Amino acid sequence: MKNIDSGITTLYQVASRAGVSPATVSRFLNGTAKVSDDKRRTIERVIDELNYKPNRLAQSLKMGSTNTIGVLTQSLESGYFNRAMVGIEDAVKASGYALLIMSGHWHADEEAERVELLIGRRVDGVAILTGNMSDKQILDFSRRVPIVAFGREVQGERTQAFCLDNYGGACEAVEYLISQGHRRIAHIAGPPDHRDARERLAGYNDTLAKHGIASDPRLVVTGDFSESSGLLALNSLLVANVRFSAIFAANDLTAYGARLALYRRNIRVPEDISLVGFDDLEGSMYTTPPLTTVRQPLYEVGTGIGRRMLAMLGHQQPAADVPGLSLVVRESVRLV
Amino acid sequence: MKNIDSGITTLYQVASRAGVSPATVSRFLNGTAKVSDDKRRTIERVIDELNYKPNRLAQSLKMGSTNTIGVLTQSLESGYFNRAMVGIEDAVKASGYALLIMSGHWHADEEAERVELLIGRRVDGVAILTGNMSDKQILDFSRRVPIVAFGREVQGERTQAFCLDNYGGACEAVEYLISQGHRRIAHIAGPPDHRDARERLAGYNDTLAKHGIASDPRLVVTGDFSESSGLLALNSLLVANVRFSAIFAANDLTAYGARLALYRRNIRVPEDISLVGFDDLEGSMYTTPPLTTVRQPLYEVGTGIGRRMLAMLGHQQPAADVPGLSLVVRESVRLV
DNA sequence: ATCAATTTTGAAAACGGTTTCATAGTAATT
DNA sequence: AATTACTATGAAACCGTTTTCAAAATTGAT
Repeated sequence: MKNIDSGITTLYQVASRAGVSPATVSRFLNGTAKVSDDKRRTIERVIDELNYKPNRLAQSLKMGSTNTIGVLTQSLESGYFNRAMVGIEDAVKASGYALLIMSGHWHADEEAERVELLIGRRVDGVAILTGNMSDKQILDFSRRVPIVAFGREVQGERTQAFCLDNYGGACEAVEYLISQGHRRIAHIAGPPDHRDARERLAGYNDTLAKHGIASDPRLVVTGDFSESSGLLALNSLLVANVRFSAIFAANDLTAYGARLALYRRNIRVPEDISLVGFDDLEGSMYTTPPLTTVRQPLYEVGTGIGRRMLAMLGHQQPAADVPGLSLVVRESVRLV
Repeated sequence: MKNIDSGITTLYQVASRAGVSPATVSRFLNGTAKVSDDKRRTIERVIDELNYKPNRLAQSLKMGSTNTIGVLTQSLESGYFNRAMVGIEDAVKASGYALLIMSGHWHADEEAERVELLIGRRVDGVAILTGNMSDKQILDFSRRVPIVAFGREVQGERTQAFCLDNYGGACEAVEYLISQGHRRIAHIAGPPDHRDARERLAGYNDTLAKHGIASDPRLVVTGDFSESSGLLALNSLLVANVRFSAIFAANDLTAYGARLALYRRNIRVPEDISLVGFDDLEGSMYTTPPLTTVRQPLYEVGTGIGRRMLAMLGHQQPAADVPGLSLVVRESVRLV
């Protein structure tokens, strides 16, 4: 005998109480076939009485799809990634997908392990937000599950990826600084093993060169994208006693740290030193002064990821174009 | 015929290739019974060859538990909630649980809908981070799934909840301000329908009263916990032309907004006006000046939630005590 | 050797749904 | 009225595991 009373109502219980077969109830629920009016009514009533809710697990097992998209982020706490996350969620919610989120903490092994877990839970697709896994690993995974990755360049049969133009964004930032009359521009770089960081550094260097400004190696000091590293970096810059009138920070967090270092020494922004960041985090509108920075359209990145994923999963989808980076001018840069 | 080739390897395939029954393979995998050495070896080999990974869905269906904890947060973007989230994750990860996160956006109906979805996906438990659902709704849900809630007071057979002492925290903040010589203290309150906001307001009022400071209704203006509302609130305070030397903001975000409003008018912090916040978000250490604020031990709240949940799910767990609120003194308050 | 006690193993049922396939019932056609 | 063409329904198989139950194999004791 199947499915006697077990606390939670099952389709069988509904069926037997309504005096029909499970098949009929299933058909009614999914609209896969017409069921006669009287039966339909009793079924509806019984479902209501018993407060029946289908077991998604059983459905998934049978149908071979969980209506879940796995997301590999790097940190649950990152305002950067989480903005993209809500984009993803908004994009896929209407299609009934839920997100299973795991974080890899920028560690290739951990990332692979998490993706393995996601696949073990039979997610229908995996969204990867940057990270340190190798392209090969991603391609390997993509034989088991469709993947869309952001901040990566890998392409494959079941792998889509796209990046934003970090190089161009950095160029734009430095261009702007130069247009405001700055010539001695420091750069607090991100971790050298980070693709985006390298591109931003390259943009910085090339733009200086383009304007015939000799690059001074003492002006670039490398951080790790964190506030504290920005603070440290700026301190070392300051004690080195090398002149500069502006700072281009590899990201907003670093800029915040730099800002504090300046505050500590009573150096005003932008009157004494100009500052531009990268990312345009939520908070950057409310720093003092509000931070001029390169905006990453993270929400749109998220919806872009979501839409590409839906398309891969066979849903009709409008094209998923993601806008580019753009400088948002606020008040942390001064015209010299 | 069952489970012929379908891309992903199943237990049956392993079994038949190893020349044993599925039962034996299962027993080997779970260690539920001894299997002879030679069979064990072939099974191991075949599993390796076929790169077999058990289907968690099937396991869950059979075992009646998904090893997943549903989390109802209010916003995927909130630094506040997400700090707790990593606490939860850290606490339950070792026991093999994953988190299924959904957000309710402070809307009771949406929250209920999300919890319904979580239950539909048969999560083993649901963690609720504050929100606007009624206690009754929570208790109703708890008949279907164990619940632990933060920022709520509901208790029940399968419902645990705990709060932090927002009232006490607010008292401490205002006490401190008074101890520094401030008498005219403004308060930017949170939304009146928000429990925490009300408690903080009460703490503010009572502490003033306790020190014989007449409360001036013009000094409290209500916001909604957002930066922009802090900015607005302070502007209205400023145009009202009422004197005050310090501001107690209902949360850090509001304080950031207030800070910017002051900056706009060239009012210095803390020289001209002192400012204290509530929450101690990540960023508060890097505002200018670094913000004096009431620290919420959100990470520990998260581990507390996680541990309580594990305990409810029958895991041996160390006691899950969560530390209280504490004032962290930084540089945004001046001794007058 | 024989028999009892113990291990190791496999067949089959179950978890809660969906779907194929066959059948009973109805409606349409001649 | 008899034959044909649909429609609505149910029985049973299946998704990929775990587990019960009983049989088979092994071990130990006599």
